[in-house]
Amino acid sequence: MPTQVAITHGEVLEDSRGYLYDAAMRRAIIEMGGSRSADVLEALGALRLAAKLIHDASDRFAERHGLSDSRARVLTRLDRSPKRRLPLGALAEGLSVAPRTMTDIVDVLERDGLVKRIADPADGRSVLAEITPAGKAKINTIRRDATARQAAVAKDFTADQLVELRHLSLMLVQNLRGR
Amino acid sequence: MPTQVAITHGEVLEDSRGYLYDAAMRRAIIEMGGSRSADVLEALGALRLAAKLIHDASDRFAERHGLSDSRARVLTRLDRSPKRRLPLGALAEGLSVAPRTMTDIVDVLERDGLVKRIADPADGRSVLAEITPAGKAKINTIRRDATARQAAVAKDFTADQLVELRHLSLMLVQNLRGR
DNA sequence: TTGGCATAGTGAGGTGCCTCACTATAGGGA
DNA sequence: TCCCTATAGTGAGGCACCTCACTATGCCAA
Repeated sequence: MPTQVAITHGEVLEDSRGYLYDAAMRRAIIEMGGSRSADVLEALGALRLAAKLIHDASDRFAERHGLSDSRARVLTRLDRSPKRRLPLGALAEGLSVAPRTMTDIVDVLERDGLVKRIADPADGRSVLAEITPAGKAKINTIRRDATARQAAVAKDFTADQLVELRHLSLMLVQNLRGR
Repeated sequence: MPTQVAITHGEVLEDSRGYLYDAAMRRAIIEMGGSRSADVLEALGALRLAAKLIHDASDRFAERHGLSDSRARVLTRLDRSPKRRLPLGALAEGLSVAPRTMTDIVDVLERDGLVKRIADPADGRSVLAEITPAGKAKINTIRRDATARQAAVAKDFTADQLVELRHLSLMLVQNLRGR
């Protein structure tokens, strides 16, 4: 799942007011009349690029421990859950992926001995993923380091900027989920 | 490539200062001492969620025209390029994906008759993807609508908010690319 | 009680994404 | 000229992601 790729393109520059922009992206966005559309596309493009780089970095980190970003997230959720086990459907919802995808992720985790599938005594349709001792050991080994790395990515952000980034992102989430 | 999934979870709420936050995400992030780390994780989580929903929506839209988000982006770049053709490597860099991935994407586009691989007369190693008339027709049919849809996602954003979102995203990009 | 619908998970099949290994061509020295 | 290294693309293999179809179970209403 790693990515190292090293895309050299996409120079990030500063405009006259001190705001960053991506030169290649701006060039790529045809100047459509109002430029309002262009501003939106630039912002969304920047957000998507940031998300991809975050994902790549997270995957590369997890891969050094024999995990992937998704598998690490599943283990984290299981380890934090009271009974150390959750139905696949709940895990899928928590990671915002389709149920079928969680089947694939748990397949790999189970093959690697990090989780075990068990029947749900309360619902015959449901399958619970239960974290194994090996899974617990693995996730505890990397958790602290993983958190520190994530936090370091935003080391030059003020508290207000973090709030603003979250707020603007969730405005988009609302627009995309609503309606 | 579509996604309709309809994740119902992840309620987006407003805090006392009017800033949005995701209740489930906040609950999921263990209160680590300083809470600075928690704030970062919340912001990054929100950004990644927004990016995923944007991608899903884009894919679902493209799928209605027999494309995917990635394939539409490749066609757009080819159609905008002066000679209507670009080497696979340049396309990969433009989309921030590994070269191998572009081979896969062009395979599908070529199978569908939307691009054609041609030898690069100037470099025997290079392979150019050239958009076909069918590819041009396809991308021109959806371009205007696609732009409008993307723009609508941020319809309640002020111009300043768009700039701020771009700026904060690119700060992350710099941190992730630098070093 | 039983039929009918909703829900949980998986098999089949396909794209997007990656790494690693390999081929082939380019290009700069010695 | 001849290597030696760098670059461009692809084959092989593998995970993450999806839709669609199907099974099995749960559940409600008649």
